[in-house]
Amino acid sequence: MNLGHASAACLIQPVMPELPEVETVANGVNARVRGQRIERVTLGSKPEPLKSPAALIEETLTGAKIERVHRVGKTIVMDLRRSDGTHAQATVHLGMTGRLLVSQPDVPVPPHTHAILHLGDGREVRFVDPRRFGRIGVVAEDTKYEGPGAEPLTISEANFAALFRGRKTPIKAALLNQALLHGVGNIYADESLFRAGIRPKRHAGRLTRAELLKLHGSLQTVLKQAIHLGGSSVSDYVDADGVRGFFQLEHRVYSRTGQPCRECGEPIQRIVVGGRSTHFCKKCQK
DNA sequence: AGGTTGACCTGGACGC
DNA sequence: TGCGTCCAGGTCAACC
Repeated sequence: MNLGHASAACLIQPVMPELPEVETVANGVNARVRGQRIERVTLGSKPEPLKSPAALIEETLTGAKIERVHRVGKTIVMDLRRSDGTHAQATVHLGMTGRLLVSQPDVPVPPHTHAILHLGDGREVRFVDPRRFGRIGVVAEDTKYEGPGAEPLTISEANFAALFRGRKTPIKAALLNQALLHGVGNIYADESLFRAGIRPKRHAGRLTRAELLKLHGSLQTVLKQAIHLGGSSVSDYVDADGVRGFFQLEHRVYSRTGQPCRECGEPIQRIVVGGRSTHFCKKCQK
């Protein structure tokens, strides 16, 4: 594998950042920029994917010190300390194709770069997003970004089960609903349902207690496994021009339409649930 | 109000 | 070769 000539095409390779990928990115950026001061901010000229007014973003970030970078749901959060001593936060959502790169200034700026944070030591944090589904914003002074829903990695079994009580929507759609759980996307929804043996179209409110507990466990297991393995590739994706793939989860069902189930050999089915492609094994999932 | 659908956006895959 | 079409999906707005 040749890392020395990571091309722009490689950079744009679709990766679908969900919770584990976002956590990996946040940890990697944190390790590299924590403690740095943002000297200035460059935002692109076109209508950029901003969640807050450009002027507010510039004003909030300029001169601020990055105290910590972490993840909330699928959002990367930068804890900032401003020069006047107040606290603020920047939020970066990667959308579908977003990247947050820490680069030396002499590395060519990739296409579709929408924001650059110029750090005190000369390096740059670059927000790159070809498909423009990502968003960058700031959180009002002294309020903490908490995201829309519950944190899937730490939610208790009881609270998890309570999320779906009385819901008529398919369990797959409920898992994707960020107001309930934030951070679960299409891949991990399919993979956790497979591991729990539950069909994606089952009504969320009709799942048995035992099934919900199994789903709780399988979701946390698959997310933690992905984070664990993703962590090992941190050094690859933020380096200068380099963007290699994240850890590729060994998918059991996702994107395996027609291929034999790894458990029973039955061909994996593809259907559409909640407007999203959905993959499952009709023999292993009831 | 819960649930569902489609728009947004662009690169890549695929078919002819 | 090149063009057209479709697909991917997180989130939000609009609608039922």
